Amino acid sequence: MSTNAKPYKDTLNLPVTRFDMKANLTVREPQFQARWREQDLYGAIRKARSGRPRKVLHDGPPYANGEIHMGHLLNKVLKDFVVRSLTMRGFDSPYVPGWDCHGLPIEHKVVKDLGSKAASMSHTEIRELCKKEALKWVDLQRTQFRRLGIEGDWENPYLTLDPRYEAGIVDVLSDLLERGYVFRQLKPIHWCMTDRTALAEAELEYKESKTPSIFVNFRLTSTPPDNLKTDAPWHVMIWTTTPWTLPANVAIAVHPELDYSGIRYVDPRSGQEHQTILASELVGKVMSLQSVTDFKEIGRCKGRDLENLQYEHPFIKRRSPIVLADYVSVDDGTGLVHTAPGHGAEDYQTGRRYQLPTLSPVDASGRFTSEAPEWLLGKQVFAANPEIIERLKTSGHLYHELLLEHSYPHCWRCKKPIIFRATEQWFVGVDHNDLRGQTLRAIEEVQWLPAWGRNRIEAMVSQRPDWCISRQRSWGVPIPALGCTACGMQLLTAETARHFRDLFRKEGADAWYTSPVESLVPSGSKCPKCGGAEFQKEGDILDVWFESGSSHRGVLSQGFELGYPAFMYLEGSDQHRGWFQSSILTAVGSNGQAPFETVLTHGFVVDDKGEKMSKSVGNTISAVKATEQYGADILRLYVASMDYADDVRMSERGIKEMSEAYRKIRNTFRYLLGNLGDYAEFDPQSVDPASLQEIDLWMLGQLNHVVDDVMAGYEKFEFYRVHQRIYQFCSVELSSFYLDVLKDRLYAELPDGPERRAARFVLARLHDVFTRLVAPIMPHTAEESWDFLPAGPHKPESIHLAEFPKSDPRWNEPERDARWVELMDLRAKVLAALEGFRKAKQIGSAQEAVVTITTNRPDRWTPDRDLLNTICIVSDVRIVEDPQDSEESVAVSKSTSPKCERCWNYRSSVGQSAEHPTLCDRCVRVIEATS
RNA sequence: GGGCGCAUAGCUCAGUUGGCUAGAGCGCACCCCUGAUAAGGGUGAGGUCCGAGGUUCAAAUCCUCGUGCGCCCA
Repeated sequence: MSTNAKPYKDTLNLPVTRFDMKANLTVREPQFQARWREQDLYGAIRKARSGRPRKVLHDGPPYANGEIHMGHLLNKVLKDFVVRSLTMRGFDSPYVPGWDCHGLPIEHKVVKDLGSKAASMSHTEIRELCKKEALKWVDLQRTQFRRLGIEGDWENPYLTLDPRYEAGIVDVLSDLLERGYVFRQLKPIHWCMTDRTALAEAELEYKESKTPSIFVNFRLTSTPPDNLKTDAPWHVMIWTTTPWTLPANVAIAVHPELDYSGIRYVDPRSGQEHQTILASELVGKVMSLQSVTDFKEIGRCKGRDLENLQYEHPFIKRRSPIVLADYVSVDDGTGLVHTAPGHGAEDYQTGRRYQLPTLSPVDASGRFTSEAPEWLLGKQVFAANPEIIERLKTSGHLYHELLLEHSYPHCWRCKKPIIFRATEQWFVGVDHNDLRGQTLRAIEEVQWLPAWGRNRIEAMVSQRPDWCISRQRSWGVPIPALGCTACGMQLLTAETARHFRDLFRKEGADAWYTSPVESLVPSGSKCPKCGGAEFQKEGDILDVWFESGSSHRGVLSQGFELGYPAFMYLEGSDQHRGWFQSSILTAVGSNGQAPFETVLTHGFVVDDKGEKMSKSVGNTISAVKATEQYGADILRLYVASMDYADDVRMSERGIKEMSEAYRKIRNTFRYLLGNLGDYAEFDPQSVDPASLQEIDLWMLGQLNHVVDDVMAGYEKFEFYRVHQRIYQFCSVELSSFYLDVLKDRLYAELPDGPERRAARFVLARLHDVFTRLVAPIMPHTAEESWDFLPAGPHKPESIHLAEFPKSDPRWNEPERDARWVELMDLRAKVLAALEGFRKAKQIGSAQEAVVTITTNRPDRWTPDRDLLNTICIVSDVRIVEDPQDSEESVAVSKSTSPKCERCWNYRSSVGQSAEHPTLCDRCVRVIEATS
């Protein structure tokens, strides 16, 4: 307990820095963000990269509704990693965020809030409210995205409700019209007879409802398969819960792989014999409905054997075919499905495949039109059910009837049951001019990451039906079609569409609703069919997928002029069906080329068990709250830590673990800065590289490997590799090895002596390199660290204007690295031996120990004796030769030398100085040089 | 029900073209230090490579069939 112990401590160079250990991200991050805004960092980056090769990540517009959630966070953070890393690689990589502002959810919300008032309001008034609603969410989401540190042109985003963008949409439509892809065709849609309006899927409420359920025999007019040949006529038995759709029957569907039986049975009511065909599995069940006991199977066939057989409609003079469909099941009914393409979605698909007519003899109020048999004319469809059933009974076609309770869609507004009714819709024809084939070829040219994305979208494009692009709603871009008041013909051509494109660009799409029709019609317009010159505005709007799918026009090639095609689209894997597909279809259709070079997809955010997050399950994590609580850099690091190609697991625990990782990285920065004294009075440029010690050179060599690996990770967009490499290097090579070993030199040597200057040279390089490498992932922390670098001509104002480091070939030395692998192996043995000695309570710190290495190759180790001493942080290392030992063995003993009061090493030189009797010779030398 | 994916320590990830006893970091346990201190260091324990078959001298890796989970359809 000498009294001068304290003063010696004061002679050490202990770390000092203003870089806090406590991150305090929730306070600091908004400060950095405010600063970046103030200095217009985004604009500065654009300026700094202008003229460089351009790589544009084109933002897929999120829907402007609700707070951002973890899915948004994942997507936007990944995009930010891409954009920032491209920028730091030297590319000009502008990022213009966008929002999808039109569509049903917003319109639905507005109309719901209005309640009964909605009915009396005009399109324009409702659209105005929708716009307000959308912009409200755009503002909120923008704030939330910016809080995550996403860099981009937030002051000037693209909005699908922007007149310029709307014009872009109509421009794409014009091109498609010009090339003949757009046509009109009947398609069944959900229809409310009471409100006389179309309904979207989201506007349906499913309720239990009682409907008649009937089994009907249709007479075959074709010859049945060979094993069913008999003299008597054959029937096929169908089942339906919507008798009123029978007038529109144009086919009967069977499953190709199912077994069907030809049955001869005696109807107990009439005593008559019948022959009919139904699914083999259902024969018993169906026969028991009428308590038929006298029946016999004549023969069997597969569904596919029945294809194209003709049958006769029970009450209309019409023959129709049997067709194949995969959705046919034996869950109920007869295994033969009455098919009316005008009255059902599946029926419609089947109808398209077989080119069947789409009949829909029902008007807007649900009454049969003159296309139906005369006895049904003017009757409301549900009211007509009993009459149709009676008719079938009388004619002998009806096998059985019962009432069935099942789930049936109802109108969300009037609560009445809805119907499927075919109406004229606008389509983009996928097979016109081989758009499908063209698109598939364009898909080949695109790089899909991960590679299976190609299979996925190829399968979807090769199977998709024609694209119905019209919607009967208010909140969207109107399809600028004019209806001839004389003949009903719709006028919509490339020329008229371009007229409206220009109008929308000037006045916005609202012009369609606000201007009287006379001022809208291009002068000289004539109906191509009847020559009429009087028109009315049609009311349909475009599918929102068409809108967002046109962003390559409104954002890339026009509007923002980012360049076409984009370098990358990056969205969740659900967008193979959604935006990727709508984008490539509209692009190939309008200009023959894919709008993207690379498509990167990520998985979905799931909980810690790998199950999807849902509010009802209660396993969600709020992205907004998590950011408020932990800070953006921690969540960003979390995103970086996982392979996004698969689903991404997120949990509260995971975020906490990531906070630990963050602190490790942060502390590494802090320690580097601490020993650099925040660069006060130290300029790494002034250090002579010849003064570097071996371990310093080795460290710089290791750092080169890190730079190379991290850059490879960024170039392949594999950010988890970036994270793993940086984090593990911080923990292993740096914190637990190099920085630990360096302590003696940093603390005890002369403040500005060559030993310490050499070490600080390496620390400065580490600081500079690491700050740059982590900048795309932790932009706030990187900026905070960057601020400590002294200003100079080569230091940009912000790390985000800087470029990535390059590995420095001066420090590469493969033979040295190989030798170091051996050294580190031996060190591991020493540490294990020390731990044994420590557990035996012989020593505390390693400095108390002397290590004896017994080896049969002293020539190998003797020259590295001092180095081993240093890297093991012991007091002494002795090398002893033993030719018998094939492997090095390590023995540990307690040092017999006294402890230096200043540097805590155990040295025989302690006590040699009369003036400083408690110090080792090195510390005496340092003290004397500084006093 | 169909299409496309994924599955290796508690967590996040490595594991060329099949080839020693399946690795790393974190976490955990125990220990040390108290001059990075709401820090730092050390040692150690953790695996039915989702399951079952198959191919092969040899399978985490290739094939088949399952199971679980996700996305997209129906």
